[in-house]
Amino acid sequence: MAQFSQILLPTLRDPPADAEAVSHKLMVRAGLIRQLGAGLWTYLPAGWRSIHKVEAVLREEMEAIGCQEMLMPVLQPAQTWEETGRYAIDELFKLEDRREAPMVLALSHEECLTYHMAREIRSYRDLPLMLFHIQTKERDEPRPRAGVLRTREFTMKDAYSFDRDEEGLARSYELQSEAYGRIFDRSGLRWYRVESDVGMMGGTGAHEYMAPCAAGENEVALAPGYAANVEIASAEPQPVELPAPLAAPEDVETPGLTTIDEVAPHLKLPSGALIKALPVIVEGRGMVMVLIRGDHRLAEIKLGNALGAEFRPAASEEIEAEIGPVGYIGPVGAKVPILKDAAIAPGSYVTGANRPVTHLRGVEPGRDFEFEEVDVRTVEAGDTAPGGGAIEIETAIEIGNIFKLGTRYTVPLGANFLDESGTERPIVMGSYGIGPARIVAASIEQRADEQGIVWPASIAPWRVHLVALGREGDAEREAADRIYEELRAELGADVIYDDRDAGPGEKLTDAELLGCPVRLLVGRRGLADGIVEATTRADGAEHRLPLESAVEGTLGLLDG
RNA sequence: CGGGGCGUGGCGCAGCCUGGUAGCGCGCGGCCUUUGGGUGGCCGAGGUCCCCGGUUCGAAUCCGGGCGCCCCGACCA
Repeated sequence: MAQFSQILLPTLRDPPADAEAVSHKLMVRAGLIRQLGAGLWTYLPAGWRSIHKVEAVLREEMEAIGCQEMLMPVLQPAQTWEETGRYAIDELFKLEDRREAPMVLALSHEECLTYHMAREIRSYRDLPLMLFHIQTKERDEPRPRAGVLRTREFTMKDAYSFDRDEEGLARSYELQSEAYGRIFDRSGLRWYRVESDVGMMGGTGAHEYMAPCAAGENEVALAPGYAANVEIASAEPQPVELPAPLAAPEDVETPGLTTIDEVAPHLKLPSGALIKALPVIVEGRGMVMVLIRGDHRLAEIKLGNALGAEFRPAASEEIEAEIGPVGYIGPVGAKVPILKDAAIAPGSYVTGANRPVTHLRGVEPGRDFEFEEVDVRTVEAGDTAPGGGAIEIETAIEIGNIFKLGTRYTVPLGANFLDESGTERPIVMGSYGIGPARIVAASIEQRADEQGIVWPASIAPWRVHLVALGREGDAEREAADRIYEELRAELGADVIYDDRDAGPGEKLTDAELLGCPVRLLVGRRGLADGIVEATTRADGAEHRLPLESAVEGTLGLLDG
């Protein structure tokens, strides 16, 4: 039953004052969700219907590639998490049961499933295998935000593949990747698959699926044939005009000028003609000086990957002790290893002199200091991508990701199999996640207009929104009652019927807010002509459907 | 974790500075009106003013502590 007068569908004229993101405002206004606490949201019936629609797509596409559904607990013993080293993660909720045994709330299910596979898989004959479930995840996020976009509890479709070797993993990964493309296409999203960092999941390779929209928390670098998270993107920099070379570095007095933005204008040079020196303390290695072109920003994840170790910015006292006065440091004469970003082309630059109030001009990498070259800067719009195209940067929501985990979990948890020769080997694993709530939110972010949500038919809470003008007992209501019954016979629960004794403005405004793909309007005017008026939400096109074939006409609009 | 903001009927807000009867709009209930874009009128219900403590004859208002929520940054499988 979906008669507006009978169901819980609390639409609001105004969004909550603290909502910023479009999807946050509209999901609350349209009566899809309500908040319980920071990062904790209740799905009301309409919102839950959309989530279910997404889940149906996920199930179909997973099953289509031979990935089997199962279910694992959220509450888990801490043991396996200690064994994989993930017990230390701050986002992991930790608790004790009544016997004071350490427990966790799962933020992902690698540990649990690998634990089982360690016991169930014995032979190469048991492989490959792909499994998934749709289950609640708990993550103590430092900062939940934007409604349903970043929450502390959410459901996730997480799939896992188990293979005997890297080639097998590559096949499973490709199957999942293709399924992901179909899932996001069916969900009506504009999306990109981008190269990404492996992050806390660990492993040997990863991609993220990104839906561009204003509320996104990620930035993706895009060019024809190229797509990467800016955290790890690489590109050719835009050239910078450098001053004429000098025979040797010369001192320049720069009293009180310690930043690129202060020094560059003073010397009438572009900031790219300066070199920024960033001293960092590398775990187990001590201080290293990273050099970045003055107009560039450090990409911390790229640096971490280049170093292969944890690092932190050096403190002022450490810099003063090992190199020179803060604000005036540079590579020339510095007694620490130097990593030079590849975007610093050969030429003549300005750097700090490692002496008070002094910079050096005419510094040439190689001639005036030794270095190791790395790629650790953040790419910028206009840079040249590997394929030759110009980079554009877009903000995006991460709607899914796929990881080549390799043996990251199977080795610590002892998930092995015997190959044909009787040799015991670790299973090679992949994991593949999608957040249904983010698909819903991203769809709203990308498609909504001034009036409200614009659902694709695949994930709309209802595909048809039938509006009867007039009130109980009126002719239009009786006609609409009949159409509603016929539609239910065809579409089942996929039609909502606004049978309220409310004014036309209220009903039509709510229909636009809720954004179902097809709106049928039964009013006195249309009835006089023997028609109902159908409007498709996405393009606003109106169709006059003869009363006697209104249902057939509606089905036609849904197919088209 | 750093910075900023906010907590007053269901929602959005005013009142606080300068202490004394808690107010407005929307929504909600009843009656009437209206039914092709949130109609109009009359009547009415509904509030521990986030919590604890202090000052005071008296605290939504002043002081102290705490909690919660939002935004920016850091962080983010």
